Amino acid sequence: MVTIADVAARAGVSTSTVSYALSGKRRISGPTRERVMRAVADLGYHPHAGARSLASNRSNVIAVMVPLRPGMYVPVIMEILMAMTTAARTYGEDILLLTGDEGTDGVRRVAASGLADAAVLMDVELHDERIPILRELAMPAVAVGLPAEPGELACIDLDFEAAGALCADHLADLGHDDVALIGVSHSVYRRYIGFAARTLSGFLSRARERGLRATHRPCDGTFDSVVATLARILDERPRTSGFAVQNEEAAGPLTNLLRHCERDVSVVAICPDQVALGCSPPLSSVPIPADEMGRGAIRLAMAQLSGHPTTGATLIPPRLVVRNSSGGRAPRRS
Amino acid sequence: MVTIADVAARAGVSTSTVSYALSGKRRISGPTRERVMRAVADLGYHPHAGARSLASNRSNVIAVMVPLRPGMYVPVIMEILMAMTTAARTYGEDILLLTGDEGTDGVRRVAASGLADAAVLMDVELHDERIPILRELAMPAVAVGLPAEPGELACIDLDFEAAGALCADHLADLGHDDVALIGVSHSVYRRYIGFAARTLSGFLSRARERGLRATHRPCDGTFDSVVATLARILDERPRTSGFAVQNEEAAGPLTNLLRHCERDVSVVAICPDQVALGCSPPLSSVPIPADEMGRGAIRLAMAQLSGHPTTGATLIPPRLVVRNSSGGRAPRRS
DNA sequence: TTGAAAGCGCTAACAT
DNA sequence: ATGTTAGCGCTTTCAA
Repeated sequence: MVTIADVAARAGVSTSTVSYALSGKRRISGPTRERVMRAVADLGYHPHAGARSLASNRSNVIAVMVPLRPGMYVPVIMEILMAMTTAARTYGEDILLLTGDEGTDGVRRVAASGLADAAVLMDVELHDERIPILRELAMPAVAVGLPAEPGELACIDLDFEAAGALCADHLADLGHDDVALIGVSHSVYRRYIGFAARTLSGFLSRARERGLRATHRPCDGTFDSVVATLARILDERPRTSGFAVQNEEAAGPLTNLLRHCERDVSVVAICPDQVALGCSPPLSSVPIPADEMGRGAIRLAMAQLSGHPTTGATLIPPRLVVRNSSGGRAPRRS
Repeated sequence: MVTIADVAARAGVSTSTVSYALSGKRRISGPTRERVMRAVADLGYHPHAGARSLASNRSNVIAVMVPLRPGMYVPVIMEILMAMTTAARTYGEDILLLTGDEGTDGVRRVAASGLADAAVLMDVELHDERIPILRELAMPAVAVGLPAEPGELACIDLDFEAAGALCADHLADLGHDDVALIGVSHSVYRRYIGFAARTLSGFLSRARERGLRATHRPCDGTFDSVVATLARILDERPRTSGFAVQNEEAAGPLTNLLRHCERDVSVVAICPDQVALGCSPPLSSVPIPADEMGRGAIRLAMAQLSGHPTTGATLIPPRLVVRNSSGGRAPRRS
């Protein structure tokens, strides 16, 4: 194994000079720096992670806990996770993966063992059991999603309330008087995951402000469930012509069902671009900014590690992308 | 921070006794062991990961590289990843996540820095550039998926060739004479990912053995693409009545299209249970054993770390689960 | 069955 | 601007 001593010997300097040249924590003269870097490259030196963490009390690892609760749309979780991993590397950090089934012990363990020096929690619930632990450990932490009472805890999420309002506005602008929000499954609403409720609240209040008649139905992802949900909405409110859908599984089937509809119908989805583009016609949508959420979470974590924390909720403003599914006479083929 | 010295002091023993009591590498008398464990619990001791890795040359971390290539079905990747993470914990190991964009350097880096002591590569291609690096680094490694020439490299995957054959057999048993395999997108076949080609080969040769007329079409996941693919098959071979589908995105749309079909049609899918069950009717299928693949990959890695390696390909035998989509007169509602 | 102590490779405080 | 060196907390060899 190549050690810092090998590098020092080859560069004709002391080990501390090598250390400082690499960390930049001390000014090193140009020529010396150069010789060190050459030696590093020639020998293919990589500092030993364990030794570094022991000496510096920093592991350069961020733990990410992914509980993967049922009803979540996995590709988005994965995209956020990958965005975090890539973003972390730009800070010289790596990502350690924790599952939900280790529970709160997982966070405790990586904190106490110095395996990680910050934690990111995904899929946080309104009253998440992991959050009190975080405060108790006093470890830098970031939540992806909003708990009921963020307090000092750094959180990041799409502003789903604004997203719901944006959808209501869009449908109102198109002239629809009766609108409906087709949401996620009942179990997700019940599990006290904030985003579904926030979207609903934003959608309903903006619809009311705009003078629309609005309704709402939860929906499983299955084809049969979409059929039933749609039938029920059209049965109860036959004049419904504007649809917002926040359910990745339901978007495709819903679009296909509405294509056979003779009336002027608009659909706007809150979903990843990939889903909106996979429908036929491509759906107008408020995209889930997975990349931005991942990068943002790491930025918030790094800020805490460098002593300049941003506390409380960071809400990403929603954007509306108009495609072919909305326009007063739609959906239809492009 | 609680150190091993604190534990030793409280238990009234030496630090080495604590170390041995915890690692089990030396026989410790019952009473002593007990006192140590009590002290550990009382103090909430967690060994410092960096110190341990420095002293023992083992990080207890397995690096998993997830390139996330386009066309892959993300939920399966995620399920394998989570299964690995859970399985790793049963060996006292953690999972470090690497993305594809760090390329081969990522593996080199974690190996050289002692950050991880084994690597798992997901989404391996037939001629994967990461594989030569592995041999050169002589680091324990496992591939999920089969490269063209496994050699000594430990690999694990579903036996897709057998899965394809199983589908052909099933359709033949049901009495279909003209069968078609609807596969993944053209780009995936071209990118030299083995599983698609292996399924195809298994399907076609078994179909031939059984005296069936068989055809094959790649397909994107989009609704429009499914429509076009199906139309083309039925145009070229109007008597086609048995369908195998290896494309998670296409299974739902395909099923819906075939429901309107008056003829006796059967569908069997190679896909995760979640997809098969989300269709209407639920599809007969050969499930992707994501959990088994994840657990198996970790088992193979641990075997190498403990000096009892299994080299070469480990192929998981496929199972056929018969549901409502196949039976000579299907698909129809249950 | 247990203890003492020498490192593992690095960082950072203290020197020069 | 650079060098010297004392640990960081643990594992493991050598002794008893």
